[in-house]
Amino acid sequence: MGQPGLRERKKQKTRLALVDAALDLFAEQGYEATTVDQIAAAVDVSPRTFFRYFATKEDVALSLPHHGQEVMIAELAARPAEEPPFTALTQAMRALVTMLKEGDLTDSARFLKARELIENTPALLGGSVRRMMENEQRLVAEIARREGADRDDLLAHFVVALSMAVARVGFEFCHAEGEQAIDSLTNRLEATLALAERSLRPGWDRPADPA
Amino acid sequence: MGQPGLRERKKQKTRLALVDAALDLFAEQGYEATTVDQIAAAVDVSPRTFFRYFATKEDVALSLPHHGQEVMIAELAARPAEEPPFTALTQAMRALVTMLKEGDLTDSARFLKARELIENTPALLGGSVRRMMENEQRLVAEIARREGADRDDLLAHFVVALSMAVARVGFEFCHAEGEQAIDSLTNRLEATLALAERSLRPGWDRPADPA
DNA sequence: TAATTTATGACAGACACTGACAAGTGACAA
DNA sequence: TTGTCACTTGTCAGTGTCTGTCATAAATTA
Repeated sequence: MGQPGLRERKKQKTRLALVDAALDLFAEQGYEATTVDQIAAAVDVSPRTFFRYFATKEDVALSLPHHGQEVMIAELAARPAEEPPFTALTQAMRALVTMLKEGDLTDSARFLKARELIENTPALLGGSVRRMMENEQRLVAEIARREGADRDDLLAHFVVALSMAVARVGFEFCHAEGEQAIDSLTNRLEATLALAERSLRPGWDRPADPA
Repeated sequence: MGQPGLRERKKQKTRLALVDAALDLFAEQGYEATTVDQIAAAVDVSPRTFFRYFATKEDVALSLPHHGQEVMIAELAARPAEEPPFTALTQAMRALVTMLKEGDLTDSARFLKARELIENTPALLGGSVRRMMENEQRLVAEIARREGADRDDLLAHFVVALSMAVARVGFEFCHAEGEQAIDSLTNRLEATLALAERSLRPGWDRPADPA
């Protein structure tokens, strides 16, 4: 339970170094303009090794937000079963920003840096949303399970798709630096959640009562 | 105002031939497994020429749905100004399927073929969604203009994001052949729209009355 | 028919990504 | 400590996407 071993530590170090170098280079010269050769050179590693850590150049840019989504899925699974679907999903979103707030400041800075980059790079935005949609399938499955519904239940699809829409708008980049950036993100997310709450009928995320 | 000229006609013909050949090959061997060399060879054209018609291999697969989105944007601009935003957006969606229903049967068949392909190919799904998001910016701008709001108005973003969520669920591929496919698509879209209507509070897509 | 656009093909090259093999490095037991 | 084993890395060769460039052929216009 102590150290993960030298080999493992080295790997984590290289991985993080690659992410940092990539994010820096992307910010400097843009995503498309930087080659993986450059990233590898910055970390003093062969290009081949880069692809042993990340399947694609896109992956290194999306790695942090992708981790965020994993957190959200785990969080959803931990929500109490009686909680309505939409509530459970929004609570999972909140858990993500809470984690950012409580975690290391450099970690959250990296996360926000990646988010800004993604938003300003069409190619990355596409990849990012594609991953969201892959996760969407998992979320739908989880919601359907919780509600005892079918995997292709229209309501489950709708609830999740709507939640993802909220997440997309709520996590859009806010121009602010340092700690304020996270507060700014929190504010925007809460404002969006409030807007959603105000727009939706109570109980909309559960099957209509045929009374 | 008569013929568009021989040169232009030839170009349209080549373009359509490329789309058809590509869609066929993709369906046969999968998207990634087919090379642009193969597509070019099938139309008896140099690979370089392929890239004069389509910027990327992805583009040839996305070309039809992309055209559909252009139609939707044009349709939105034509909606009456007093119509609430969400209504205008959903009407624009309906206009798209109406166009498919009334148009040439081979055209709609091609469209549905492309949609099925995209849904079953993660890489294409990513590209497809990226384009949707680019269009989303245009839709937000149009909605904001109609409502006399700011381009970064939260409500405008929310309305459009939510509409796109509905569109995504509503346009998901339905397994049916020939004319039934379009009816099946219509049914699913209408069911999703009804679900949305049922879930949202009346007047949600306009600023709250501070009464 | 001659002059001017415009589409195309042929070629070379950059870059993302992959498979295969050899060499270096940490893990672990004798 | 040493030797073996597993794992990580670098090198090299190759495929496929996509781009710039230039010469040729075809269509348009005069």
